[in-house]
Amino acid sequence: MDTEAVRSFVRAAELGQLQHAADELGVTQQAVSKRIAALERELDVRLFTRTARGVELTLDGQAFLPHARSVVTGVDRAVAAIRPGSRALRIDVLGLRSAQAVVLHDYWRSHPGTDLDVVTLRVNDPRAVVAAVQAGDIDASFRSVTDPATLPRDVRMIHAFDSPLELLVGPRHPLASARTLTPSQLRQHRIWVPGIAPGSEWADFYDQLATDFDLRVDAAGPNFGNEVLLDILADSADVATLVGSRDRYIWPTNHDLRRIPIVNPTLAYPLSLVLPRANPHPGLRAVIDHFASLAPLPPTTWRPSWAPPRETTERPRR
Amino acid sequence: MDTEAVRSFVRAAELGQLQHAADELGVTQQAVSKRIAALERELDVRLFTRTARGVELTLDGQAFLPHARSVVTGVDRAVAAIRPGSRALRIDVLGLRSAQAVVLHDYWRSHPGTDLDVVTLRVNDPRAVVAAVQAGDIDASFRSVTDPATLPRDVRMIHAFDSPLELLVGPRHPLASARTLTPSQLRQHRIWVPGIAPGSEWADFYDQLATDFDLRVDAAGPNFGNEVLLDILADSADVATLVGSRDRYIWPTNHDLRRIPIVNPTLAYPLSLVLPRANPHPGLRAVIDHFASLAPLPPTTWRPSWAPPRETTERPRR
DNA sequence: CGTCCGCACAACCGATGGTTGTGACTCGCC
DNA sequence: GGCGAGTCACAACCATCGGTTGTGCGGACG
Repeated sequence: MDTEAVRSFVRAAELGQLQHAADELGVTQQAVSKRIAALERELDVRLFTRTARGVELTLDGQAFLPHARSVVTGVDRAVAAIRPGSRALRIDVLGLRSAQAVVLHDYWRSHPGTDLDVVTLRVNDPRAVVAAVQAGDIDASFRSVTDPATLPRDVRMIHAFDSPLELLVGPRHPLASARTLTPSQLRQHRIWVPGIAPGSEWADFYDQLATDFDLRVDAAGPNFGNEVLLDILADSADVATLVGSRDRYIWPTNHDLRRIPIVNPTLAYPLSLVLPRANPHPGLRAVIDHFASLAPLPPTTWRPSWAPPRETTERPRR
Repeated sequence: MDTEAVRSFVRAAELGQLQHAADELGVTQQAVSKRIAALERELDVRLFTRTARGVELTLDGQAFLPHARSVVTGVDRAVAAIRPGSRALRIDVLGLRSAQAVVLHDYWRSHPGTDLDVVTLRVNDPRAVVAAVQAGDIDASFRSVTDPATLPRDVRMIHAFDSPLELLVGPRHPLASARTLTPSQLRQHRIWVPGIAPGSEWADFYDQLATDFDLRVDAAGPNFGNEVLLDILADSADVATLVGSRDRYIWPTNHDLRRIPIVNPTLAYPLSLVLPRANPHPGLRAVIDHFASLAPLPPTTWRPSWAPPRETTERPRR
């Protein structure tokens, strides 16, 4: 099916005349006629009844029209998503089920019509991420750069929002039935967070966490994928892991796992946003504002030493 | 843009190999390669990075993919909407802003994924509507047939739901500030309902209404369109009209018009559904069930004499 | 280092989709 | 009633497209 034919159909249906649609689309009336005829042949129905002063939708045509519109707008959105120059807002996240992506999805649902694309850079090197922001391949990234001194002058990093941690355990774990937990209650339990690259910001985060609260955080070992991790958690009576409260790596139905909030103090992983200093994408402003509207964490919340300062000045005072 | 190319892109992205996508789509690997290349040429971006063991999405490809999926599903839905034989549920309504269409829209929103098409037969003769139902052009129609004896044996008419009436007035009308009204309060006021064909069920409805409550209902005169009616109402200090509470012929912003519910008794127009007696469309059952779930009207509600009996037996007893 | 595997290019060819020119038809007006 | 002005459809023509088969290139892997 040719999307130009669909577009012609939509315009012809709206204008009631092939001629007018043809003028608008910059082709001859005959071309539109053939496009419609081709559509009708492909679909094996008549879409229009031809009259002496134009065309009128048949019942099939009426049924087809809204779907045709959705196809046309879908195509337009698709093109807008990648058109160099003025394209949709494109933000890099670590994974499509991460808290970052979940919050972006929330934003998108509360702002219908926003052309927002969430992508995942297939690189681990923070410098490559910065380069992608610099080059304009992406408009912003949630990857953190631990040493702000390494940032080029034309790229900046700001605090996005804090992601509070929860303990994720299987039903046989001794803490499985707790409603909330304090960090000190985790002391004697093994916490396994696989797939953390040594030297990364996450490794440092868990290092500080283990030191400050005297925890046994085992961040070594390869990551065999979430499925394997979840399987192990579900069966184990002594292994637990930490996840962001907004992460959606698991479904409620899987494995009978429990999420237990951690409080007094809340433990938060500070998520940052890397974006170009000059001419950021115009849609980015609203996304950052959306972060500010998320439920704030308690003032006692623990954060790692390198947590960027949160912006308190720009909060709207309604 | 060729939708088959888009489909190929989606499958190739999902499978990671052009070869597999080609096998699935029943074409050669080269054809898929050319389709993708054509897409890339048309969009002027690279969608895939070619590797030795397949293809991998570029950032642009990642951004494009969800939109491409939506185009493909849109095309599939469009085709399903009109495929002869097993096509989407198609229901005829009087107007796309009528209570009928509004309720169908509600149903559709609460049942995502339903292939439901709302169309408007361009005829006034009820016999033509019945013929369309008989022929299978539409699966059901909200048009009423006043004399059930004229219905062919293989078509039946059932009660759909009752549409309670509201008074629609401009700001200068003496009743404009009432929160609710009883029919007796309307007695001295002129009620104008233009565009009612003599002899139609609507004419009879307003006749009975005027008789039973001693009202001045002026159903004569041509209908110059809703815009004209609304303009007149907005300016007039003595003309009002009646609308269904679910009708959406007006926006809240237009003209500063007020909708005033009528109670003690509530006045209801009974909407019926004409459908084939044998083998109705399978999706119709759920729609009819949805009608039953609408908020019921008070038992004192007034209805015209020909109101079909409401089904009370089939209500689920949960 | 050779083999395998996957994608791209070339050559070919029928189908497609655009154009211009023309015909059939309806409506409205003289 | 006939004629003009409007519509859409059909015919002829032609460039391009989109499919095929055959082949080449290059990375991954044993």
